Amino acid sequence: MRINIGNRLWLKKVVSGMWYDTKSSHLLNTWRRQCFWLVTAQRRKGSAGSRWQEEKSEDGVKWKQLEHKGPYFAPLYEPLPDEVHFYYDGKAMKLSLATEEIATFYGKMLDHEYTTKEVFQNNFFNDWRKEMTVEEKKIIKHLNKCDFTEIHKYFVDKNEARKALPKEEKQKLKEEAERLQEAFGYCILDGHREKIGNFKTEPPGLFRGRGDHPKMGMLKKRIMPEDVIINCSRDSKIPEPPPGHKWKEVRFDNTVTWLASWTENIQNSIKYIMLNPSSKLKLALRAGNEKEEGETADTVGCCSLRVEHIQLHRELDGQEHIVEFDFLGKDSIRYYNKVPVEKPVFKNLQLFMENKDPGDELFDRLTTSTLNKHLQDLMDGLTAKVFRTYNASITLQEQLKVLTNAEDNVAAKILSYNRANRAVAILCNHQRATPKTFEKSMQNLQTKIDAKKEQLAVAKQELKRAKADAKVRKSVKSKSNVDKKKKLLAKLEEQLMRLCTQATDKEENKQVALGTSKLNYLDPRISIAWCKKFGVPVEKIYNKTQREKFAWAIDMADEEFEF
DNA sequence: CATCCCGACTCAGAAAAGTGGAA
DNA sequence: TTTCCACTTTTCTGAGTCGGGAT
Repeated sequence: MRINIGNRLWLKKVVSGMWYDTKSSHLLNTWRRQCFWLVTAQRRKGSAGSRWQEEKSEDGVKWKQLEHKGPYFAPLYEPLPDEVHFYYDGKAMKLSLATEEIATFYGKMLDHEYTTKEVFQNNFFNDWRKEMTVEEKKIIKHLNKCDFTEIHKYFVDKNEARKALPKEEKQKLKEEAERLQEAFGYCILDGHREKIGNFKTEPPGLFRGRGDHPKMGMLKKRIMPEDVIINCSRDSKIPEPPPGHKWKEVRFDNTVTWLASWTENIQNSIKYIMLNPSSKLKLALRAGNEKEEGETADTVGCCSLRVEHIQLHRELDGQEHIVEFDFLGKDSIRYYNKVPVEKPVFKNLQLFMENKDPGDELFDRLTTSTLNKHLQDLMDGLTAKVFRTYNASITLQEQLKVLTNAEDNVAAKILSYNRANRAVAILCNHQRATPKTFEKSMQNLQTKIDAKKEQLAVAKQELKRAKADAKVRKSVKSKSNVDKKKKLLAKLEEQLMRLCTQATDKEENKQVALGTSKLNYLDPRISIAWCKKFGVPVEKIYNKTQREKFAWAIDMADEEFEF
């Protein structure tokens, strides 16, 4: 589990002094009050300005009509051509179809780091052997005697061949994909045609857990129609299973939003076919009713944090009461931070750590449900997650206020925006690996900057000369020449400035992922209001997908919007 | 009650696919 | 021009949250 509450301490570093005093608790409350969040935002057609309006959703009913074609199934396995061999112990060996298919899963991944990991290898080999014929099982006993290199090469070549295809062929493939999208990628929801987010079943393969996942390499089985539950409305055209097959079940549950589901064999969890986030159903943000404002100052910490994850320093680098966090959060992203805390917090932490082993839970009396229950006592609808969202949005707004300079040009304003966004990403610990091409592209940019500087120097010289010339000759032509040179100089300066801004942005963004917070945490109305206020085109900060998802906000937010 | 387990849904970075600008 | 490649966008599916019901 990830630290939510812990993050609030972190905040102090990003925006000093703004976190959790009475003022911000008031803000939080106000926010919840004013946010009559659009439950099922609906566009009223034909009305002036086409506004988004709230629609009551009684007792969890999500739709009245739902019609679709069911999932599109992954293509069947195509056997390897005869000249591609698998070798065991140096000898070519023809595998049964099922065994071969699984062998290709491994072969395809040969150049991936996964296949060097022991856990991955063992899990794969175990599961593979389960699918082998009796004869195969007798022969294939050790993974290190298996040679998948021809299989690997076959797929690498195939990939390259596909890339090298002539234009017309590629176009054909593209059209085919579009046909699929048309046929299976949409559904009818309450009379509207809506895009489906994932209309294909997940193809079989080897499970790729993140971090040190104990199940990495296990066989992810092929999903069959017999595994799939269909959900649609009773009176709709019920999707046809592929010929010769049956659905596991067809149900008509309008209290859920999924169109189809199946249980995946690795973790035994349920997978869903659901709508694209741009669809109206997904716009539903938490419906928030106001309540008393409360105090949560003492509830610091994440429920499953263990003693070994923190270190207490009475004093460190001239600061008092430092908590050093070091643990892996969601997606095995490391969270490392040194946070100054108030003395009572520090004392309590000491208390919680007394007489415990490193592996013991730090907050052994705390679970997510008791924490959330407690939070709900303080304010209706308040959960740890709400903190995260609230934190992110209020930080963005605050940072935008601090960083934006109305006199700046658009490029500089965007840098300010990105910096504010960055503060949020850091707050939420949205990290990324430094891109592989980072150094190189940084260098490229630097080269460009240097070139531009040179051009600028030349332009300055020329302007000087032109001025001198104009002084002597005083002709109309020489005067217009001066103007021309001036314009050029200004243009170059502008360009240089933009490049430098870009470089700064890039450098600062080296290890920070902005997308997640932008898409999932930040109230888009803040960004849109900012754009309107400072004359920055919305497209500069939101790409197409994002604009689709936030269509409702673009429609309603004005520059006065305050979170 | 508390605790566990599961269903539904959001969030997340990697990888694939697409794009546009420089060589 | 066309090709190439770096960068952007989309897709994919694993990893969380949270509430509710069974134990």
